[in-house]
Amino acid sequence: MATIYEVSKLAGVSLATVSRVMNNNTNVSDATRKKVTVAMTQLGYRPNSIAQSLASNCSNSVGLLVSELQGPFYGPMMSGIETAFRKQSKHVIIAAGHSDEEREQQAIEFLISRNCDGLILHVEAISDDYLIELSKGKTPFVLINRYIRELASRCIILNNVKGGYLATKHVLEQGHTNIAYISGPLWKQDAQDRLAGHKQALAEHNISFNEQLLYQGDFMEDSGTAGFQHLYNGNSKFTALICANDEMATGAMASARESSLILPEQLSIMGYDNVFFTRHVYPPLSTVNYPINEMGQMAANWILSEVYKKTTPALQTLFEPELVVRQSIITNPQ
Amino acid sequence: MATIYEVSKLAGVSLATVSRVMNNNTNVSDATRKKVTVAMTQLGYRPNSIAQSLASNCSNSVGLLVSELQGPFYGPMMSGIETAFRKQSKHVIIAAGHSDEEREQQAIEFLISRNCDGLILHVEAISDDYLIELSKGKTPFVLINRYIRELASRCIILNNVKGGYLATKHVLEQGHTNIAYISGPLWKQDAQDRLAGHKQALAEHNISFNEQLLYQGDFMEDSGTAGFQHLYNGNSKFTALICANDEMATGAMASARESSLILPEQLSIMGYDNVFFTRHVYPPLSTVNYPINEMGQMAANWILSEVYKKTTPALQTLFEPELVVRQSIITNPQ
DNA sequence: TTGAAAGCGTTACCAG
DNA sequence: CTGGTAACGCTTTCAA
Repeated sequence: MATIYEVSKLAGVSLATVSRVMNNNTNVSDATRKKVTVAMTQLGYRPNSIAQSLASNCSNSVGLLVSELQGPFYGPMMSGIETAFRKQSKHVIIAAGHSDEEREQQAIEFLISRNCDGLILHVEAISDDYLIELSKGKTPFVLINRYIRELASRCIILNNVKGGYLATKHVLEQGHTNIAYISGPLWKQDAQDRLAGHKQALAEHNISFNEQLLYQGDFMEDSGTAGFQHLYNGNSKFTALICANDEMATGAMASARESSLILPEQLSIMGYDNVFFTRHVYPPLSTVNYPINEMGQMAANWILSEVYKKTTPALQTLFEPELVVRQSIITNPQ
Repeated sequence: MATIYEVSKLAGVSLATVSRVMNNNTNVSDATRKKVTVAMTQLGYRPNSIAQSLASNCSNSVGLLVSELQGPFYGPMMSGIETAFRKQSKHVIIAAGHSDEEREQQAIEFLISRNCDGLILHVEAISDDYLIELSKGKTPFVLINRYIRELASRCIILNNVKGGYLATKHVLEQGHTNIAYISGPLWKQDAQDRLAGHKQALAEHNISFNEQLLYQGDFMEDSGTAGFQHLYNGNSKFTALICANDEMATGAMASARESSLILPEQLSIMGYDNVFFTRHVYPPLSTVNYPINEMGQMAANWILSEVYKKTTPALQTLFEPELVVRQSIITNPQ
């Protein structure tokens, strides 16, 4: 592999000059620039990015921490991020935190030890305090789907209260009055917010919230099936079930079907996230769109702007959910 | 950030010695090793991985190129790979090739320019010749789901002929004799192989292959719906439809339902890949399992073994598919 | 506009 | 077992 030294020799200029043309430094005469580029192509020169990093103290790499590499939610997010960065020749190093505090912490340290210039974090288990502490360190980061007041400007979030509200409002408008709800784990802000939106819509329609119709899940499919069973065997009847995400809705659907319910005729079900497979389940699931791909891109832009000082489209921190109506909700026959 | 130099000063030893204890070089007395480790923790020393890379000519990073970051197929693959590497403190840089020749090539060059020690490639559009040429370069790589004779030992593949055979055999055993088939793009080896397996099973049951019942898709959902329409409007009737992957099967199901067919009663459908959402579609899709997570891990092991000279479980290059029976196939009433 | 030279933080070779 | 020192390939002052 040719080095900058060989290029400089062939071109008959100094190392510094070669470096200058590489970095598009304007202070190079056209003549010498030409000599250098010719020498570069002649030697098939490729800069060694490791050496560049060491000398410039900039690794051009950004760390991306997600809960799972698999799963329908993270795919579009990673995709938005990778696309945005590759255009700028930054590379992304990925790690998975598996919603576990210790593993999330390890992953962050791993990424930092790899000299990432910035981090994009989708973390769930790690504490606010840890992140606030981390923000005092030298590696900048953005948070996706997590709001911490002290770090507000770097929190890219969805208006989950509104999303919860939209979902329930839609169900109410179809005439349902007995509505069950499977929430996410309520120590998580997003789960709380979605539930809050639910209650708000209920209140607006003068329907009192029935604790009996609430089940706390964990955003995973199995808790959807467990939740349905629990609610179905309870004392309060319901004609519609709202789940705080699509995975749980899927689990609930499977479970409902096992209990011989006909969907959607005997039970309307609503999801949240608009994960790609929701149009494939049967009946196609009505849900709330979470523009995670765009939010991923925004996170990338944040890094591009704050860390690399690139000009990007205006940064936006709060995103709005949208109702997606498909066929899993029917109007209540009363 | 403390450097190795400060550690050496505090410990009262030379740089070389500090380096030795970091790299677990045995030639260090317990006493000095102790002094050094104490100094390290005292300073909160963290080695600079960039400098290590430059000096050792090893970046400890491996490049991973997939077609899409999203989509149900690649998630489990990436997951298997990331897990295997992080255990060994190697990091993975991801890139997406989008099944496009130029973008795949760019991605490979990008990864190489990032000094990856090795590459894991899931490429579709790039030519055999390019890869053979690439194999002469200095960056080692493994291929997933692609077989090139000249590169056989680094091709991690599924026995697709057998998978195709298994799928069709199952359908035949349920008494179907008029079986339609939506293939992948036939310039791809895996699509060819799956179809070959299909034909083989047919032959074994003395059923002649009917060209009228074949539609060439492109492995994407829409071609499943297009394929179903085409076949359904054709002259040959069929009671079962086999698709060369799950996405197309899903598209076909939706389309069949739009044509008012009742599934699975009026049409049995079979998929391929056993992508995670297949159990969520309705009726739950019978399919063929593609152990992509394990194959990803194996690719990681290949790199670990060949590039980093680690000892790993025995390398395996050919994986076997398995039939997954769910409820989308019924026995043919005849 | 250009060149010389001092880093960047390690590793690895060669002596001792 | 330990220390000295030359790389590794580039960026970035500082002078000219």
